[in-house]
Amino acid sequence: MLGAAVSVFLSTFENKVDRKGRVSVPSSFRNVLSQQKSTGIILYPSFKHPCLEGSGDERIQEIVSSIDAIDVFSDEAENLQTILADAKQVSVDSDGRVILPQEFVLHAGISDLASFVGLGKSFQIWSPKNFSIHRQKNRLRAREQGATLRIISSSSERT
Amino acid sequence: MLGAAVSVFLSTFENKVDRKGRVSVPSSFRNVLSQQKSTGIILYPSFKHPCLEGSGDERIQEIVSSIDAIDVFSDEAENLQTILADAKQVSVDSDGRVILPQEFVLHAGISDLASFVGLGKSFQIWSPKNFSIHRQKNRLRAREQGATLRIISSSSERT
DNA sequence: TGCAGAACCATAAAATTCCATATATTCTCC
DNA sequence: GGAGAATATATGGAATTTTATGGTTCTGCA
Repeated sequence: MLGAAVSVFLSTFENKVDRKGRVSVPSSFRNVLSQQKSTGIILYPSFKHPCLEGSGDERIQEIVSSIDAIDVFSDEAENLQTILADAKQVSVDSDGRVILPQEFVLHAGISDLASFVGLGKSFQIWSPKNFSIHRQKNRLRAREQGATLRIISSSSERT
Repeated sequence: MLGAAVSVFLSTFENKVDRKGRVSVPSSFRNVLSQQKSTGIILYPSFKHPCLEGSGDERIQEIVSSIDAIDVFSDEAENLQTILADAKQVSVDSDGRVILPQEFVLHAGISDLASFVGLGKSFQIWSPKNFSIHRQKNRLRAREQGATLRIISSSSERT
């Protein structure tokens, strides 16, 4: 294993989906998960993009807590409850693979390749084609808005 | 080791990239990293230039924290997530080398030589050719604008 | 009985570790 | 101050281990 990698989901990996819907979870992602003591992965369809959101299963606890913390009848609460309703837990087999549920594969437009995209505390799963479009858009915007400058300014107030 | 190394990335070094994409990290840079207790190096393609941005891996924590601090669904958050999605952590082997990922080599137009350029708290990796063009442009502009560098009192941010 | 999911095996490709060497650079003792 | 030893750096190559991935078998359950 790589020397004590940072424990966040990082980088993008494109893996094959076989006939049975199996796909390898990138090994660095598995390391993050095991560090979180996650027994599996929580997946749910994104409502903003044609992709899947994924995380260790502690994330669900956070969502549940969030719901409790806000107005039960608010839109936000309903959004979060929708996540819970749509989410599925998938288990990682001994070879480091998961089976992507059929509905999810459809929602994300995945066929024989899946891109795992690290976003820090969570990750996304895309069809490579959709992702490259999305990525291009984001990079352009990030460039215009000067994303890196923000980081620097926020990091100066370190504790 | 060189005399009493400063703890910032400084100066420019040109090293060879071998067939497997391996390249030695300049030893003075390694010193800075180990002083930061970085187990590896974080690399991501620059938005603005055909080069790679590099830093110790605590930078990732900063980005993740920044994301946490803002609305998860905002453009701003997605900009930062783009960096995470594009970033890779590369480990420094026992001989002080890293492997430059294939996509990164392409983005930076690197073939068999890589220039490590110290920028203080971070550094860049360029193909020597692109870097010399870049430096020339910068010098010209600096002269035209009569660049007076405002030096912020650094005593306030470090003990 | 047939099917979906789980557990097993096998293998090729890729990444990581280990070893060897050449070239500087610093140190030490005379 | 200088010859030679010891150290550090950069670089090339080989050996070993991980990953990703395809296939097969087993098992419970409808």
